[in-house]
Amino acid sequence: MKRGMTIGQLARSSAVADSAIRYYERLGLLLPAGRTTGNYRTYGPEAGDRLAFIRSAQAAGFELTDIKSMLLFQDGSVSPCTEVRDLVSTRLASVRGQLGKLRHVEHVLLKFQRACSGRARAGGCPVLETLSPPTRRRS
Amino acid sequence: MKRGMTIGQLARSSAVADSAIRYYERLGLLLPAGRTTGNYRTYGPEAGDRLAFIRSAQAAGFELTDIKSMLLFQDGSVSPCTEVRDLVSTRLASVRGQLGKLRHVEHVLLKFQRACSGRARAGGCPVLETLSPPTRRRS
DNA sequence: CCAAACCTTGAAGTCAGCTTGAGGGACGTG
DNA sequence: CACGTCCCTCAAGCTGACTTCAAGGTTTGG
Repeated sequence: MKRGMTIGQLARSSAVADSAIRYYERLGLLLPAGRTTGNYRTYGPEAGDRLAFIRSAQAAGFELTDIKSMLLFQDGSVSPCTEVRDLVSTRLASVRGQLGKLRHVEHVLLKFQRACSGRARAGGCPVLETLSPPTRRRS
Repeated sequence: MKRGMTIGQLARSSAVADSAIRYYERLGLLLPAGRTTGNYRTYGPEAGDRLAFIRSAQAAGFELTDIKSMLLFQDGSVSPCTEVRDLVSTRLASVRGQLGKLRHVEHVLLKFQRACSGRARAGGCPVLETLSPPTRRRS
């Protein structure tokens, strides 16, 4: 007993595509799975946990390389908090950079929406006008 | 007179790589440039405006395909405000989706940072623990 | 016993927005 | 004329996270 899941069962139970699971294994995020006599991968329930970890970490904005490092730390049962802390602050900085840009973008788009709404406009589209650089004075 | 710029001059004056300019031309965002007898592209100042438009629109979160549409509208001197408005709201929705995700990510990372800071921890790294799913009870 | 459903591998394709490379003309200066 | 710098085209490569494909082998239900 304790036969373990096939990759398809794991895929369904964890909502991670089987192709993605094999991909993670290739990348080294998952340890090589056990095999049946027919060369099928078998997984115990901890495999689901690992996938959950990966998905959480992705949801936290980490890239797979970062996640791999974290999993290695975890596996090694050493806890190099310093390294993880570095990963966290690097990621936080990058996320904040993106947030800043996106917030700006949101404002710009809102302006467009306001400019564009209301009565049908006589002249050109205000959005296009806003995006165009100020008209050069022909010298 | 009015010789026009080479692609290198345009690249420098607009801070857009020459390879990117050629790429935009291939994609149809820039009309085919004029050519010298030696087959060099020549650009008038309006080319810089167009590049500025592209960069602004990119900064507003639009993809090159959207930008191409807008430029076509502009070129056609028709102003299909409706279409542009659709582009704007689609883009706004997508930007807001990304913003929501990123804000969540920021919070998560901040929690990590707080959990990780302070005194050296005895046990495992709190970040790794947070990312791990709750320990399964072995049944 | 056979077909359907599942699994295996490795290689290649996808998306966006470019960049880089190879192999070659064109232009300006000494 | 030679040299260096600029330009040309076309094709391929890059990043990240996967998916898809081809060509099989395995397992399960009837």
